Amino acid sequence: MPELPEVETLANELREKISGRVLSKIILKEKLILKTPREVIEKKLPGKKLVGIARRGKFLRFDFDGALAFWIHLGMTGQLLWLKEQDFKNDLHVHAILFFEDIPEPLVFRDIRKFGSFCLTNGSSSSLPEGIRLLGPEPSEIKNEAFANLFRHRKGRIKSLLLNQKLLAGLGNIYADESLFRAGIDPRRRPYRLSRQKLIALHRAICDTLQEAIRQGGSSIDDYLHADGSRGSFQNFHRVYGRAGEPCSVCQAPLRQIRLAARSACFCPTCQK
DNA sequence: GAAGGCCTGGAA
DNA sequence: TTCCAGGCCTTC
Repeated sequence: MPELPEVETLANELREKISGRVLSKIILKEKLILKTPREVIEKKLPGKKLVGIARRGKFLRFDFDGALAFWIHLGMTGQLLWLKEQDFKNDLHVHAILFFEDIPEPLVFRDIRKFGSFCLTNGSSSSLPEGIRLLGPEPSEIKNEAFANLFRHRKGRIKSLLLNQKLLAGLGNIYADESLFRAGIDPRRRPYRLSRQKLIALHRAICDTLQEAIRQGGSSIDDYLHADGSRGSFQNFHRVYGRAGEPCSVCQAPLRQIRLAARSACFCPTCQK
């Protein structure tokens, strides 16, 4: 499940390897989800120089010459891997192949569940699809006060709100659960009833968790891999996510799993109030 | 704001 | 055989 730290890791690695290279060829298979017509992408991208790679929320953005931005969302199971032809030619889950000049192996987009998508935009913000244009702020780029204000009057469950990309960009199930644990907040709490102090503590916890996860190269649970095929290691440091029934690392009480808005939520009933 | 749908592989 | 995982979107 690529969330902010996983996409950030990928962006950093890819930038180092292919920034400044020319995209020589792109193959888009039939089942790939495209938010821009296939012909447009095939006509505009080849021959363009990649001038940079960035992350916005859970989106990866390839910036090309001529103010073209190529957006990749990995969905749940999307992967970007450097692979040799013989290693993917019979792979049914490969949906796109990108070739760069002077790079021997192509960059392959693999996605088992097909929740990932591609999109090509020009420089204007009006060309952005809503899913990108309406993204909330990056957690590390807002101040405590602004963060608290985002949630202050909200009546929904804090966990569900943290997953809302329009409010705050980049968190998914893993990092929402982990951050709430660190902040000592029960995922079912309603933010308008939380103190300002508590909201600020949550902001701190989110920033710390994300930063540590990036340092560990993200979490590799089911599908996430770095572009060279190696695994992240933050899964070894999860304190609640995927650990229902295990003892809490702080108080030894068994961790609980509940469902919140059709999503699982793991937490410690003793430490999180 | 809640719930269901898309999708597939793996577990129950 | 059914259910669950969860990115995001649509519908109620």
